[in-house]
Amino acid sequence: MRSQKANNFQLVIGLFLLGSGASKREMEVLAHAGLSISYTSITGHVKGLSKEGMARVREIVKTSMCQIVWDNLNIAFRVAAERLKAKNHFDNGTTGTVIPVFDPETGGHAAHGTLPFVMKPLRERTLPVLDWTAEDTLPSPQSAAELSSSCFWQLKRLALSHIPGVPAELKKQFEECPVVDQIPLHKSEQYPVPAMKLDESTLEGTLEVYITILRSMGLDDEALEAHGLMFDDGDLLTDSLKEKIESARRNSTTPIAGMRASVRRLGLFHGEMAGGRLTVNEHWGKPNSLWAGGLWWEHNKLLKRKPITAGWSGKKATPWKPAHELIHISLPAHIVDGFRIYCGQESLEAWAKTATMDEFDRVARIVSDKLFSTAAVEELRAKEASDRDITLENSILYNRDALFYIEFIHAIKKGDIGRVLNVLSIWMVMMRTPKTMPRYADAMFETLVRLKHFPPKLRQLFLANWLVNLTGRAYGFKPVDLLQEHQNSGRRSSTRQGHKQELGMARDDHRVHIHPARRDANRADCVQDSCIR
DNA sequence: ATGGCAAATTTCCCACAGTT
DNA sequence: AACTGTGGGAAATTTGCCAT
Repeated sequence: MRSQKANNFQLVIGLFLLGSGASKREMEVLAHAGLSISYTSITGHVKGLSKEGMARVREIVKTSMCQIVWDNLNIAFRVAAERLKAKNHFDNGTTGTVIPVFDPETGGHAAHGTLPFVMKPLRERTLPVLDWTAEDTLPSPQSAAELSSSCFWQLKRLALSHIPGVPAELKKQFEECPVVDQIPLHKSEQYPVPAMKLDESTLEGTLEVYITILRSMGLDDEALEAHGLMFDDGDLLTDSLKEKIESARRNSTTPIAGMRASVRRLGLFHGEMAGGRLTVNEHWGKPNSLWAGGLWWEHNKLLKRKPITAGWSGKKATPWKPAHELIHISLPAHIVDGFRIYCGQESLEAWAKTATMDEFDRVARIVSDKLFSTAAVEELRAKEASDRDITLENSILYNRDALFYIEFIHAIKKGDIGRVLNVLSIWMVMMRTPKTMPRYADAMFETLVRLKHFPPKLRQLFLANWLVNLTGRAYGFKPVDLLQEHQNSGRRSSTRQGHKQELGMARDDHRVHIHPARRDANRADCVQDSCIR
């Protein structure tokens, strides 16, 4: 009844089992029941798929332009009873992804050789030379105007979706955010490269990773030169390591070893995290301070969340995820309250039920001017010291800054890279603050200045491929470096004992890690056994 | 009915952490 | 102290399909 050949269904189940960390014996039981193919076949298929994927990459890179991204992957292996040869340890490796470059002009892949090496100026000095003028140190008037109008739109968007009683009709009338530089909707392809047991966190490691990825793409020096420039995203550390290699090997004549093809690009997910930390740290406030910060640390307590340490003086970096959520919860509340104050009626809900779009716009403008603008703060600060309301000033500054963050996140999802740039250019100034931020300020400044001097085609492709869209749906864009992080979390969760081989990592010992879910399942097995007996 | 072939499955081993 | 279970991989065996 069961067929060894017509086993598509069983194959899918088998791949699912492997992906969700089922144990070998579980897979075998299901294989015997006819629900899955055997364990050996599953691993065989995975290898086959991986081979197929790499073969496809090698094909594509011959005709299309590709970009690469890689990220460090650490998996913790825990041992309950440590022995001489069995310790708790981390396995450090690096995973990477190849992505064909999207060309907005054609709507398809950018052709191989579109960006010849000559488009990237030769490195002539040890230190990077940036051709900048005073006007590069501030956002341009146009950029500032665009940012203001986007932020005003965000304010209205949040108000519409959070104020109780807003009629559905009014929500429908609300138009999309003004477009600055939208990446056309498209579906990005991605091809993972085999995991490397290499640590990318050193100069040597970065170079090794780079060379390994290019080799697995089937590129040698000649082929790379024919391919032309290649974007590679990374965090600040990776970026600075690549920059150092470019400097140290500036006289190298071989494209791969001299990193001639590399066009460094600061990963926007890392920019997002820096921006979130910037906002929360700056407005966190101090417990028992005379003046509360705009983002009261008490908000976190109010929400009954796990206490976090934030603020510039913290020993550890502010955890990004809770910070991100906190802004998304707290800012809409500030906005709703702003409308409550300025709607001119006793009940905000009653006002909202009858408000027209014009009326809504009118109040939004007042809220924005009074509670979300630098001008409002300056007006308050001009008062006599005794009349000043520092708490209100702090709240307004928080409102303004948090809106930048919301705008950044929204622009990324939308795929409007022009709006992303506008936030970057204001953050470039704002991040000139304590701790690790000045390095982000520098990186953003460098990126913006480099972009300005790129040849038009290089600039266009750089921007249009800074974000990817795996689903091809509206609001489905995400930063390239986030894609890589997501890949890693997938690998981490499907990692089991012995599975290090699949990550391409050396198998130095057996039996080191049990997936938490597995442990529970095993326990459940035991209970069942004793019941049968 | 048979052989050839490839795919799928089964069997076996490793060797020690983990459990009772 | 006795016993169990672990994933990968090689080798052996079985199964399924096709052509003759």
